[in-house]
Amino acid sequence: MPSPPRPRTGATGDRSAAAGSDGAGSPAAGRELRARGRRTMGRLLDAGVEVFASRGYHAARVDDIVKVAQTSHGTFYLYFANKEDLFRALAERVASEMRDLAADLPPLGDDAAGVEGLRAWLARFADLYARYGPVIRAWTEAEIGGSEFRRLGAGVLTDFSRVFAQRLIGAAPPGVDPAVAALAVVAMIERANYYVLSGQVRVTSGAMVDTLAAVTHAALFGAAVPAPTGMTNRG
Amino acid sequence: MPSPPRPRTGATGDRSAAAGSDGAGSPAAGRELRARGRRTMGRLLDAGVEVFASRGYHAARVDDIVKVAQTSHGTFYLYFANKEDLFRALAERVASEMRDLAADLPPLGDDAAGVEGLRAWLARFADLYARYGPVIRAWTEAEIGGSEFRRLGAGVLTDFSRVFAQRLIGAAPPGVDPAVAALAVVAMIERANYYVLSGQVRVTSGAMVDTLAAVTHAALFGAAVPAPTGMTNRG
Amino acid sequence: MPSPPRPRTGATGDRSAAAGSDGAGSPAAGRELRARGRRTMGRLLDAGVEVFASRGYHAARVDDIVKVAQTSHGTFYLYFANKEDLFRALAERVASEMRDLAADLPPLGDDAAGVEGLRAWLARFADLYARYGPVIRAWTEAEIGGSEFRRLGAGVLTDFSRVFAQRLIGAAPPGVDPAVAALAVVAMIERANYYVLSGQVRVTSGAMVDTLAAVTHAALFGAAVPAPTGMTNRG
Amino acid sequence: MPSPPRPRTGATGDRSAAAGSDGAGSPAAGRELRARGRRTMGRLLDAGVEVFASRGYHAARVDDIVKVAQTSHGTFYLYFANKEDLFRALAERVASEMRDLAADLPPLGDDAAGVEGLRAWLARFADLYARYGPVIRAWTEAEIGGSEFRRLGAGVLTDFSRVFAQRLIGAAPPGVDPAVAALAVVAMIERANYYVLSGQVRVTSGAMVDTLAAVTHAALFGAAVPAPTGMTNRG
DNA sequence: GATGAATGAGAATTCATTCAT
DNA sequence: GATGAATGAATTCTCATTCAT
Repeated sequence: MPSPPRPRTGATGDRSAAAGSDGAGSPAAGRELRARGRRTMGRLLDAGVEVFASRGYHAARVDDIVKVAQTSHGTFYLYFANKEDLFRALAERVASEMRDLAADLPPLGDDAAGVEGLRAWLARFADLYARYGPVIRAWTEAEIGGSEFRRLGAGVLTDFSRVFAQRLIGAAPPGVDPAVAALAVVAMIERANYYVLSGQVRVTSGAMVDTLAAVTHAALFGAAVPAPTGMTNRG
Repeated sequence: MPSPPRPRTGATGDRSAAAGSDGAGSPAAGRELRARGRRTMGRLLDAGVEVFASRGYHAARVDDIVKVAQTSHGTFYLYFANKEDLFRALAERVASEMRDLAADLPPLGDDAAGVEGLRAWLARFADLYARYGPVIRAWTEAEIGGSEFRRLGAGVLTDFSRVFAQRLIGAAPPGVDPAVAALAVVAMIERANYYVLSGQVRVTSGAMVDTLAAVTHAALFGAAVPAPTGMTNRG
Repeated sequence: MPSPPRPRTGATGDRSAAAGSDGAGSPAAGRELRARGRRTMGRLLDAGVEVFASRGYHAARVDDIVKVAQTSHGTFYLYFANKEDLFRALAERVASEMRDLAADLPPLGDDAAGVEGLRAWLARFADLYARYGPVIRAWTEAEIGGSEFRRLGAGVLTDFSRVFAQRLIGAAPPGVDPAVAALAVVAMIERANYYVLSGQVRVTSGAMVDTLAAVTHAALFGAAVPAPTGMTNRG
Repeated sequence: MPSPPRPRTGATGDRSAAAGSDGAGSPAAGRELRARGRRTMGRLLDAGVEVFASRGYHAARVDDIVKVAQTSHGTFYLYFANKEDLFRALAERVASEMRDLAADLPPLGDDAAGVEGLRAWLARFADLYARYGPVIRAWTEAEIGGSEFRRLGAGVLTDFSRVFAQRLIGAAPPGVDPAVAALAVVAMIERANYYVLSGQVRVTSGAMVDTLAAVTHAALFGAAVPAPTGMTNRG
């Protein structure tokens, strides 16, 4: 009878499944959840993603979340201490998946296989971003002021930077700090996905993934490798 | 190279000009402002930058702004219809300066002069970002939902992308759309500056500028050019 | 003949029916109200009548209404979008009752029965006015500017005028438009009741009813009929 | 060098002249006004009539009045202590003219000359109402609560009622109190003019005057007298 | 487990009135 | 005499959170 405190399900892949599993709300943390309770909590988490997406973190009202989740106001507080608590549950899940993804960055050799591996990895990143983008964006908002989310976000950022920095060691030209260059690459990947997702630019996710692979590779090895035939614009 | 004058001063310096011409708030739009009025309005705009910086757009209360500007609640509404109106005034000013900067992107030849020109330009970008970063960050927040700021932001983004795309034509490897690659580069530049400014990473602005120049150049011309001696880490 | 039940009771009596069907306030419009909710809403409506009576529409603060209804500020907005919304609910109820009353105007033959029928009807009008006078008075205030209430008020006025005009056809002397004469009669009835209710004049409601019956009859048939013995001054 | 305290110009007839003369605002009461000052004050009074007309008493802001009068906020308080003070000045002027008019009510014999005299008098009433209607309407609003205007209004009402009651003595049928009947007649005259002026009904002022004359005469003498040829619908 | 109702602190906004020039 | 600017008390309205059923 495991009472799961802060599960960290890991890279689940499927949202509905992930959300369905209990993402740890404070009030619910101690309690054991039956099937019905888990479903309600899942609905609330999913609703959170949706509402944070459309209104942003601060503008999101508990009322909105509750309406989307088709449940009552009171029920919300049965599972989460407040809006921040729900956000934390989401953020931790995202952070966890992000770190898992970071750990999976392939070797990135200076050959076609390397490019392809990078591209595949970027595609996974794009998927993750598409799924949790709203949370990630809200992150930036929530970060302001409060330090808890800031730390969590900085941790994820550091993880990504570190793995890229490792690939850059030796490859980066003299005078360029691999750590800083890695940071720049991560910045590019994150923000480019944001541009695509926010609909501010008219580019498909596939085209952006291909381009990010090419540019990142160029940044790493000093020479752009053309995308293999048939890979362009799958998005 | 002088380190960028910090927000307050910078904003104040521009303001008298800006407020006199474009960025006036709605209620003040119709009226002629005397010296005293212009000063008050300027204080409010500066206070806006400061408060948006520390609390973000949504969390910022008119009361905070008023306190920082050392004026009364009622006075605020003498110059701006509401918080959004003040933000609009700021955003328009930033957008305008951003576009001016975009128009100034140098030719970027594949030589030391090209890299140096790019680096100088990126330094200017970093300065601008340091001055108006809060507004730019808040932009992302304010964008959610409302379409007005979204359009303004998209316009600036498009301007930047366009100038970079022009430099990429011919240089970009086959299979990479210059427009998309330019977008990726802009994403990198913007977000990297954000990382630095938000204090999430321990990197100086100078180091980041140098790195961005190197990486961007590599992305453009397929080969990383080492940073000239003595240029690293000025920030 | 029983003296008219006084405002609070009357309004309360009607309310449960009214609130359940037509006059619901906007925010509550979509929701199903349980017993408790209906009671609270009723208290707010009654409080509205009372406060509009003592302070008039514009001077009435939501705070006053809430205090009288013995509920909280937030609760008010659970049931009504704002003061106007509550007023609308009341105005619609009044308009509806007014129109019902208009439809009930008896034939008014040129005999004692006719006068008596008219007097009874005027007594009902006076009762209605006593109960909802505050709302009716506020109506005039609220009318200014906004067209919604104006239309509602004009509709009621038209209804009353029409029924009186019908009674006047044939009876009105040549050269007098029955429609206009009817309007004059309605004006008299309305305003006279207002004078009585507002306490500006020292006349009982009963005396005014008798007089209005006599004068109206004279206007209709060209000859005043004396009030039957014992009918005068029941006020 | 007469410093005119509370002039009471009497039945001036022409608004611009009336408003131009100093209607006595508290702060200005003690001071002597030069030509310029009198003009400014006049503009403020006229603006008051206009604004009270369009927004009603309570909703009228000093700001509106000042804008219409094309003067500044500060100037207003040079002439009037506050909005109420300006309203008092207007109300007193209206009350004064009203009482003058009441005193002029002709004998009203039961013949053609009587009807014609009544009609002429009603036409004057209509003119007065057209000119000061806004003030009279606002009166009702302002009356609520405060007793000062109430008393003033009641006084005017009493004056009108008294003169009509005098004409009714002897004419009124047994069982009808002349004082009450007079009140009813006054109510009719006042409210009918309001209906016409507020635009709630599509009747010309002239038609209403004719009708009021006929109905009032019928109420007085128990028989409707046809309107003389050619008199109908002058408005 | 769930929910409708209630609450009240907090934020936005308005506007009469005062003041310095 | 006139005016632009400033002020802050008064009000409206929102929304996170608690409670009784």
